[in-house]
Amino acid sequence: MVAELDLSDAEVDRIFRALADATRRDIVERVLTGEQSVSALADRYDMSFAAVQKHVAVLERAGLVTKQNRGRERLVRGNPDAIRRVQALLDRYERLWRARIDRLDALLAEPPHPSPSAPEQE
Amino acid sequence: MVAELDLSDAEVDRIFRALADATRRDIVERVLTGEQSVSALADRYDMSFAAVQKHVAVLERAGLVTKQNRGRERLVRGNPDAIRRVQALLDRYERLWRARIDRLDALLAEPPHPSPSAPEQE
DNA sequence: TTAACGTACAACCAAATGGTTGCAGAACTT
DNA sequence: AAGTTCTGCAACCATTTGGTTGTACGTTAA
Repeated sequence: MVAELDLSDAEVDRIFRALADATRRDIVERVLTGEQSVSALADRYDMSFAAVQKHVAVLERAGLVTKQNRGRERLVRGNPDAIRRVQALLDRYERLWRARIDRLDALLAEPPHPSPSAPEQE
Repeated sequence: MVAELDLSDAEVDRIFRALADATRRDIVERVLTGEQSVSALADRYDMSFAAVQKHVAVLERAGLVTKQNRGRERLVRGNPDAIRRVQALLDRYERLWRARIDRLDALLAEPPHPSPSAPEQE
Protein backbone atom coordinates (compact mmCIF):
# COMPACT_ATOMS: atom_id res chain seq x y z
CA MET A 1 0.00 0.00 0.00
CA VAL A 2 1.11 3.51 -0.70
CA ALA A 3 0.48 4.73 2.83
CA GLU A 4 -0.67 8.30 2.54
CA LEU A 5 -2.71 7.69 -0.60
CA ASP A 6 -4.83 4.69 0.33
CA LEU A 7 -4.01 3.02 -2.98
CA SER A 8 -2.79 -0.54 -3.35
CA ASP A 9 0.24 -1.29 -5.51
CA ALA A 10 -2.06 -3.02 -7.98
CA GLU A 11 -4.24 0.08 -8.27
CA VAL A 12 -1.24 2.31 -8.88
CA ASP A 13 -0.03 -0.23 -11.45
CA ARG A 14 -3.32 0.02 -13.31
CA ILE A 15 -3.32 3.82 -13.27
CA PHE A 16 0.19 4.21 -14.67
CA ARG A 17 -0.30 1.38 -17.13
CA ALA A 18 -3.50 3.02 -18.36
CA LEU A 19 -1.63 6.28 -18.94
CA ALA A 20 1.19 4.52 -20.82
CA ASP A 21 -0.61 4.66 -24.17
CA ALA A 22 -1.04 7.74 -26.35
CA THR A 23 -4.56 6.83 -27.46
CA ARG A 24 -5.70 6.40 -23.88
CA ARG A 25 -4.09 9.67 -22.79
CA ASP A 26 -5.93 11.36 -25.64
CA ILE A 27 -9.21 9.82 -24.52
CA VAL A 28 -8.59 11.08 -20.99
CA GLU A 29 -8.01 14.59 -22.33
CA ARG A 30 -11.20 14.50 -24.35
CA VAL A 31 -13.43 13.24 -21.58
CA LEU A 32 -11.95 15.61 -19.02
CA THR A 33 -13.04 18.41 -21.34
CA GLY A 34 -16.50 16.96 -21.89
CA GLU A 35 -18.22 13.59 -21.64
CA GLN A 36 -18.49 11.57 -24.84
CA SER A 37 -20.11 8.32 -25.90
CA VAL A 38 -17.87 5.38 -26.75
CA SER A 39 -18.77 5.51 -30.42
CA ALA A 40 -18.18 9.28 -30.57
CA LEU A 41 -14.69 8.56 -29.20
CA ALA A 42 -14.19 5.68 -31.62
CA ASP A 43 -14.86 7.97 -34.59
CA ARG A 44 -11.78 9.98 -33.65
CA TYR A 45 -9.24 7.19 -33.96
CA ASP A 46 -7.98 5.08 -36.81
CA MET A 47 -8.84 1.75 -35.25
CA SER A 48 -11.86 -0.47 -34.74
CA PHE A 49 -14.68 0.34 -32.36
CA ALA A 50 -13.75 -2.72 -30.31
CA ALA A 51 -10.19 -1.46 -29.87
CA VAL A 52 -11.40 1.89 -28.53
CA GLN A 53 -13.85 0.06 -26.33
CA LYS A 54 -10.95 -1.89 -24.85
CA HIS A 55 -9.00 1.29 -24.20
CA VAL A 56 -11.96 2.79 -22.39
CA ALA A 57 -12.27 -0.41 -20.33
CA VAL A 58 -8.61 -0.12 -19.31
CA LEU A 59 -9.17 3.48 -18.23
CA GLU A 60 -12.30 2.50 -16.35
CA ARG A 61 -10.57 -0.33 -14.48
CA ALA A 62 -7.89 2.19 -13.49
CA GLY A 63 -10.55 4.57 -12.20
CA LEU A 64 -9.46 7.33 -14.58
CA VAL A 65 -12.87 7.52 -16.25
CA THR A 66 -16.40 6.55 -15.33
CA LYS A 67 -19.30 5.50 -17.51
CA GLN A 68 -22.90 6.49 -17.24
CA ASN A 69 -25.79 4.98 -19.19
CA ARG A 70 -27.98 7.24 -21.28
CA GLY A 71 -30.34 5.22 -23.38
CA ARG A 72 -28.27 2.96 -25.60
CA GLU A 73 -25.19 5.13 -25.17
CA ARG A 74 -22.49 4.93 -22.52
CA LEU A 75 -21.19 8.36 -21.66
CA VAL A 76 -17.53 8.39 -20.68
CA ARG A 77 -16.30 11.12 -18.39
CA GLY A 78 -12.97 11.85 -16.78
CA ASN A 79 -12.41 11.34 -13.06
CA PRO A 80 -10.25 14.19 -11.75
CA ASP A 81 -9.83 12.49 -8.38
CA ALA A 82 -7.71 9.77 -9.93
CA ILE A 83 -5.52 12.39 -11.59
CA ARG A 84 -5.00 14.08 -8.24
CA ARG A 85 -4.07 10.82 -6.59
CA VAL A 86 -1.30 10.26 -9.14
CA GLN A 87 -0.12 13.81 -8.60
CA ALA A 88 0.09 13.14 -4.87
CA LEU A 89 2.21 10.07 -5.53
CA LEU A 90 4.64 12.02 -7.68
CA ASP A 91 4.76 14.76 -5.05
CA ARG A 92 5.97 12.10 -2.64
CA TYR A 93 8.85 11.29 -5.00
CA GLU A 94 9.77 14.96 -5.23
CA ARG A 95 9.69 15.31 -1.46
CA LEU A 96 12.02 12.34 -1.12
CA TRP A 97 14.39 14.01 -3.53
CA ARG A 98 14.25 17.34 -1.74
CA ALA A 99 14.83 15.62 1.60
CA ARG A 100 17.94 14.04 0.15
CA ILE A 101 19.23 17.37 -1.13
CA ASP A 102 18.57 18.91 2.27
CA ARG A 103 20.59 16.17 3.91
CA LEU A 104 23.50 16.69 1.54
CA ASP A 105 23.37 20.42 2.14
CA ALA A 106 23.42 19.84 5.87
CA LEU A 107 26.48 17.61 5.53
CA LEU A 108 28.33 20.25 3.53
CA ALA A 109 27.36 22.97 5.99
CA GLU A 110 28.73 20.98 8.93
CA PRO A 111 32.18 21.89 10.23
CA PRO A 112 34.87 19.23 9.51
CA HIS A 113 33.67 16.61 11.95
CA PRO A 114 36.50 14.75 13.76
CA SER A 115 34.33 11.78 14.78
CA PRO A 116 36.54 9.37 16.78
CA SER A 117 34.67 6.17 15.86
CA ALA A 118 34.28 4.82 12.33
CA PRO A 119 31.08 6.14 10.70
CA GLU A 120 28.28 3.61 10.38
CA GLN A 121 28.00 2.68 6.73
CA GLU A 122 25.19 0.01 6.66
CA MET B 1 4.37 15.57 -29.20
CA VAL B 2 3.04 16.90 -25.93
CA ALA B 3 3.48 20.51 -26.89
CA GLU B 4 4.43 22.36 -23.76
CA LEU B 5 6.61 19.55 -22.46
CA ASP B 6 8.88 18.76 -25.38
CA LEU B 7 8.25 15.04 -24.91
CA SER B 8 7.25 12.67 -27.68
CA ASP B 9 4.35 10.28 -27.17
CA ALA B 10 6.82 7.42 -27.13
CA GLU B 11 8.81 9.06 -24.33
CA VAL B 12 5.71 9.62 -22.24
CA ASP B 13 4.73 6.01 -22.93
CA ARG B 14 8.06 4.81 -21.59
CA ILE B 15 7.84 6.97 -18.46
CA PHE B 16 4.34 5.83 -17.47
CA ARG B 17 5.09 2.24 -18.41
CA ALA B 18 8.21 2.33 -16.25
CA LEU B 19 6.18 3.57 -13.29
CA ALA B 20 3.52 0.89 -13.77
CA ASP B 21 5.40 -1.71 -11.71
CA ALA B 22 5.70 -1.77 -7.92
CA THR B 23 9.31 -3.01 -7.93
CA ARG B 24 10.37 -0.22 -10.27
CA ARG B 25 8.54 2.43 -8.24
CA ASP B 26 10.35 1.12 -5.17
CA ILE B 27 13.68 1.37 -6.96
CA VAL B 28 12.89 4.96 -7.94
CA GLU B 29 12.14 5.79 -4.31
CA ARG B 30 15.38 4.25 -3.13
CA VAL B 31 17.62 5.95 -5.65
CA LEU B 32 15.91 9.30 -5.19
CA THR B 33 16.89 9.02 -1.53
CA GLY B 34 20.44 7.97 -2.33
CA GLU B 35 22.35 6.34 -5.17
CA GLN B 36 22.83 2.58 -5.02
CA SER B 37 24.67 -0.06 -7.02
CA VAL B 38 22.61 -2.51 -9.06
CA SER B 39 23.62 -5.42 -6.83
CA ALA B 40 22.78 -3.45 -3.67
CA LEU B 41 19.33 -2.92 -5.15
CA ALA B 42 19.05 -6.57 -6.19
CA ASP B 43 19.66 -7.69 -2.59
CA ARG B 44 16.44 -5.96 -1.59
CA TYR B 45 14.09 -7.92 -3.80
CA ASP B 46 13.03 -11.52 -4.01
CA MET B 47 14.07 -12.02 -7.62
CA SER B 48 17.21 -12.69 -9.61
CA PHE B 49 19.90 -10.10 -10.17
CA ALA B 50 19.14 -10.19 -13.88
CA ALA B 51 15.50 -9.33 -13.24
CA VAL B 52 16.44 -6.27 -11.17
CA GLN B 53 18.96 -5.34 -13.84
CA LYS B 54 16.15 -5.38 -16.39
CA HIS B 55 13.97 -3.17 -14.20
CA VAL B 56 16.80 -0.66 -13.89
CA ALA B 57 17.23 -0.74 -17.67
CA VAL B 58 13.53 0.07 -18.13
CA LEU B 59 13.84 3.01 -15.75
CA GLU B 60 16.98 4.17 -17.50
CA ARG B 61 15.36 4.05 -20.95
CA ALA B 62 12.52 6.14 -19.53
CA GLY B 63 14.99 8.67 -18.20
CA LEU B 64 13.83 8.20 -14.61
CA VAL B 65 17.24 7.10 -13.41
CA THR B 66 20.84 7.48 -14.61
CA LYS B 67 23.82 5.20 -14.14
CA GLN B 68 27.38 6.15 -13.37
CA ASN B 69 30.38 3.82 -13.39
CA ARG B 70 32.48 3.47 -10.26
CA GLY B 71 34.99 0.69 -10.61
CA ARG B 72 33.11 -2.50 -11.23
CA GLU B 73 29.90 -1.01 -9.86
CA ARG B 74 27.16 0.92 -11.63
CA LEU B 75 25.65 3.51 -9.36
CA VAL B 76 21.97 4.17 -10.02
CA ARG B 77 20.53 7.53 -9.11
CA GLY B 78 17.12 9.11 -9.55
CA ASN B 79 16.48 11.86 -12.07
CA PRO B 80 14.10 14.42 -10.53
CA ASP B 81 13.69 16.24 -13.85
CA ALA B 82 11.77 13.30 -15.28
CA ILE B 83 9.47 13.29 -12.25
CA ARG B 84 8.78 16.97 -12.75
CA ARG B 85 7.99 16.45 -16.41
CA VAL B 86 5.33 13.89 -15.52
CA GLN B 87 3.92 16.26 -12.95
CA ALA B 88 3.65 18.95 -15.60
CA LEU B 89 1.72 16.55 -17.82
CA LEU B 90 -0.77 15.75 -15.07
CA ASP B 91 -1.10 19.45 -14.30
CA ARG B 92 -2.24 19.86 -17.88
CA TYR B 93 -5.01 17.32 -17.31
CA GLU B 94 -6.11 19.13 -14.17
CA ARG B 95 -6.18 22.44 -16.00
CA LEU B 96 -8.37 20.91 -18.71
CA TRP B 97 -10.75 19.72 -16.04
CA ARG B 98 -10.84 23.09 -14.30
CA ALA B 99 -11.43 24.83 -17.62
CA ARG B 100 -14.41 22.56 -18.19
CA ILE B 101 -15.85 23.31 -14.78
CA ASP B 102 -15.39 27.02 -15.41
CA ARG B 103 -17.29 26.72 -18.67
CA LEU B 104 -20.16 24.87 -16.99
CA ASP B 105 -20.27 27.48 -14.24
CA ALA B 106 -20.40 30.23 -16.81
CA LEU B 107 -23.31 28.54 -18.56
CA LEU B 108 -25.27 28.24 -15.35
CA ALA B 109 -24.53 31.83 -14.43
CA GLU B 110 -25.83 33.08 -17.78
CA PRO B 111 -29.34 34.51 -17.93
CA PRO B 112 -31.78 32.38 -19.95
CA HIS B 113 -30.35 33.12 -23.38
CA PRO B 114 -32.94 33.50 -26.18
CA SER B 115 -30.46 32.92 -29.02
CA PRO B 116 -32.36 33.34 -32.31
CA SER B 117 -30.19 30.98 -34.42
CA ALA B 118 -29.61 27.32 -33.65
CA PRO B 119 -26.44 26.84 -31.55
CA GLU B 120 -23.44 25.51 -33.45
CA GLN B 121 -22.92 21.88 -32.44
CA GLU B 122 -19.48 20.51 -33.52
C1' DT C 1 47.81 -15.52 -10.42
C1' DT C 2 43.72 -16.99 -8.85
C1' DA C 3 39.38 -16.30 -6.81
C1' DA C 4 35.39 -13.60 -5.96
C1' DC C 5 32.44 -9.81 -7.17
C1' DG C 6 29.53 -6.78 -10.14
C1' DT C 7 27.74 -6.43 -14.46
C1' DA C 8 25.98 -7.37 -19.16
C1' DC C 9 23.68 -10.06 -22.35
C1' DA C 10 21.56 -13.99 -24.80
C1' DA C 11 18.13 -17.59 -24.93
C1' DC C 12 14.10 -19.21 -23.31
C1' DC C 13 9.24 -19.25 -21.37
C1' DA C 14 4.50 -17.93 -19.59
C1' DA C 15 1.42 -14.31 -19.34
C1' DA C 16 -0.31 -9.85 -20.62
C1' DT C 17 -1.17 -6.29 -24.27
C1' DG C 18 -3.17 -4.26 -28.28
C1' DG C 19 -5.05 -5.06 -32.25
C1' DT C 20 -8.53 -7.71 -35.32
C1' DT C 21 -13.29 -9.97 -36.84
C1' DG C 22 -17.67 -11.78 -35.78
C1' DC C 23 -21.81 -12.31 -33.24
C1' DA C 24 -25.56 -11.02 -30.08
C1' DG C 25 -28.47 -8.01 -27.40
C1' DA C 26 -30.58 -3.61 -25.97
C1' DA C 27 -32.45 0.72 -27.49
C1' DC C 28 -33.93 3.90 -30.62
C1' DT C 29 -36.24 5.12 -35.53
C1' DT C 30 -39.26 4.53 -39.22
C1' DA D 1 -42.46 -5.04 -37.17
C1' DA D 2 -38.23 -4.24 -39.14
C1' DG D 3 -34.02 -1.97 -39.55
C1' DT D 4 -30.27 0.76 -37.64
C1' DT D 5 -27.29 2.24 -33.89
C1' DC D 6 -24.54 1.57 -29.80
C1' DT D 7 -22.49 -1.53 -27.00
C1' DG D 8 -20.32 -5.82 -24.99
C1' DC D 9 -17.85 -9.90 -25.40
C1' DA D 10 -15.51 -13.99 -27.22
C1' DA D 11 -11.94 -15.90 -30.12
C1' DC D 12 -7.88 -15.26 -32.35
C1' DC D 13 -3.12 -13.44 -33.37
C1' DA D 14 1.51 -11.00 -33.08
C1' DT D 15 4.29 -8.59 -29.98
C1' DT D 16 5.87 -7.14 -25.51
C1' DT D 17 6.72 -7.96 -20.69
C1' DG D 18 8.72 -9.90 -16.68
C1' DG D 19 10.70 -13.53 -15.03
C1' DT D 20 14.33 -17.44 -15.36
C1' DT D 21 19.22 -19.69 -16.19
C1' DG D 22 23.68 -19.69 -18.20
C1' DT D 23 27.76 -17.60 -20.01
C1' DA D 24 31.27 -14.08 -20.48
C1' DC D 25 34.02 -10.17 -19.14
C1' DG D 26 36.11 -6.31 -16.44
C1' DT D 27 37.48 -5.11 -11.60
C1' DT D 28 38.93 -5.85 -7.01
C1' DA D 29 40.93 -8.79 -3.31
C1' DA D 30 43.93 -12.74 -1.51
